[in-house]
Amino acid sequence: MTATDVARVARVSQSTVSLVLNGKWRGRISEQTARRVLATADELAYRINHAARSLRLGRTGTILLVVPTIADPVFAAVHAGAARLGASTGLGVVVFPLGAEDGRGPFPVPRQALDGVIACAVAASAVSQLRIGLPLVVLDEAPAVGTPAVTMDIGGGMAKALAHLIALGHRRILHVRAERRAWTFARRAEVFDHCVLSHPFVTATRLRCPFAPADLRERLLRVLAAPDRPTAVVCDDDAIAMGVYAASVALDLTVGQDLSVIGFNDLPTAAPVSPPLTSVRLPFEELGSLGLRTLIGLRDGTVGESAAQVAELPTELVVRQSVGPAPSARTW
Amino acid sequence: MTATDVARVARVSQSTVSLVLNGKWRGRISEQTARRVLATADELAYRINHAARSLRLGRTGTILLVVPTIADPVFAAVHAGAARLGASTGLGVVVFPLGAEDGRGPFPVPRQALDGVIACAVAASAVSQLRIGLPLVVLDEAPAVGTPAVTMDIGGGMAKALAHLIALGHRRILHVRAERRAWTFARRAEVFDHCVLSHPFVTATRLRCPFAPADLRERLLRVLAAPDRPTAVVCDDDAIAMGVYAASVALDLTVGQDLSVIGFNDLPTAAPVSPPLTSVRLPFEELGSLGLRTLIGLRDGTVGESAAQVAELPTELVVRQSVGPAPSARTW
DNA sequence: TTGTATGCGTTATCAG
DNA sequence: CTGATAACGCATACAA
Repeated sequence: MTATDVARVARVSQSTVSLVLNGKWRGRISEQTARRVLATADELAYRINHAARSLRLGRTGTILLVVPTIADPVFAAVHAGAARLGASTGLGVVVFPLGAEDGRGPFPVPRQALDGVIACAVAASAVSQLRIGLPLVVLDEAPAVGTPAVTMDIGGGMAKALAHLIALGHRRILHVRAERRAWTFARRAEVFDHCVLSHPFVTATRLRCPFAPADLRERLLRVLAAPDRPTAVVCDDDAIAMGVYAASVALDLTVGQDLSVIGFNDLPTAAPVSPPLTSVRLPFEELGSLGLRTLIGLRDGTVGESAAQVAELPTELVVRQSVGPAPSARTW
Repeated sequence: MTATDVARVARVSQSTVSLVLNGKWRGRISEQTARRVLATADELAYRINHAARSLRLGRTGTILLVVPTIADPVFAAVHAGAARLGASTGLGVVVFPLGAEDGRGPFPVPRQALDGVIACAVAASAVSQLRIGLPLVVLDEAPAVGTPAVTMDIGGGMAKALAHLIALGHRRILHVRAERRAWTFARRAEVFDHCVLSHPFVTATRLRCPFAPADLRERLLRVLAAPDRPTAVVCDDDAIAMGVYAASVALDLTVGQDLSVIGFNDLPTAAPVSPPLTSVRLPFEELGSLGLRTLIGLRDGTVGESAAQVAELPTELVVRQSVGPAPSARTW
């Protein structure tokens, strides 16, 4: 069971076992001895004791990724990015969902055997509960002083989306906002409002909707059936955009002609739809990997905690066929 | 930093510090000393070393829940159930998404500092990679010999759904199957086929669809527009049922009258729709908590591993307004 | 009421 | 090439 047991059975010292099992025996242990040790370990079904190893090494090789919820492809992408980088560094990335979407606590966050914590889209109030003496990086949140953070250029994405619509002649624009309280959505709203203000000829409509957009339908139908209905919609999330697609079908509006639709996220896992959705691509995988990279820098002292680095990843408007010129001439 | 440091500063022994910090000092340490220790620990910002504690105690207090993906409310519910029970037992439940939905490996599953592993909806081939000398419980999968498992009565649920439809006069029934390769979906298909065979007067149609049902639309429209179209649909998942709702709108079919729809899962997080969806309720939270309970029993030796206990949770058909009597008289 | 001593299983240093 | 030996930080039995 333990390395000592293996040593006794293989008739070597325990340090020899350690050397062999860690692959550090070349030139120090004879091939024959090494083989005997390996065989014995296998025979006894030896499993390393990670607690002992961590105690000795001073690190555990595990990072905790804290997210609001697990039922969202966004966080799957963030984890994938972090896990990919972690795999090449010998770090495992494990996920803990807070379960409460806007992050009021307290939460039974596991504190065990961690090398660091990455908090993604976790409200500042909950982040404070994650300060448990471990390196901490915050993703996709309003950067707080003293904590390294990685964000995405949400504002720039929204600005590009609106500029695209306005350039195509759209003057009545609807913003369907996620009801979830999070920095990323607040930022979309803020920049939408700001952009609209600087274009006085644009009429803006705002609609709040629960994240699963089924209930949205009625309200959407009402807004889109009006005579001076919006000719374009910006949605906080691609899933919401799917709700708009559904409403368009019901109203017999052709997306891309009668109604232009832009989403947010553009995750590759999104189902292909017709017409293909124009969307602001948010680099969630990079967010995850850069987050982990920052955390590693923090641990190794490459990045000073006091420096409170804040990185911002660029976003991009991916233009597809769900947006077309405004049907303004006919409507006005 | 360490308990020894605290002891030195507080001018007590390290064992006193340990006693006080673990709340085991009543009647052994004077109140005054205890207060001094607490104050010193606070002052020095003492953080326990979990690796050392785990080594000493022989357990870590962390359970790993392995799931195919994190982008699914189903696994959020399973985690919630396990985490709730864990919280009352001092166990933290942490999630690792395999990232490949049908579980081909190998995966960088973190092996560190774990007391046990729960594999939920993980293919048998991948489960074998999780046998790392730790207690293991399998959820929502075909039970393998020698491994305790908890499943849900998927077959019974499907049978009840079909019986309900048949009793209401439906004779042409469509089963929209998830394209994901998993035991739970295979079981639905198996029982659907079996039930249909035992009712020769029922005509069955089968449709496979990707999990995000957008692409499903065309195929659904074709099937539901035919003159001898199905009058009822059973969907492998409530999300798929939403796709059927959308198609119904496009075809001007009223759900619950022209077309009856039954889903699977009935998660409380699902958005309210109109008409409310009849669905086979799958008890995911209980699955998670019973899974953890089984794991704890395994660890404490209450449950023998050789016993290979298999528990099956009951399922229930929740009848709502999306199902009505077959419009057969008019259609035939 | 408090302190001393021990060992958990590992890695790493150093002497043979 | 191999084996003693010393930490790592903690919890606890036992001595004082």
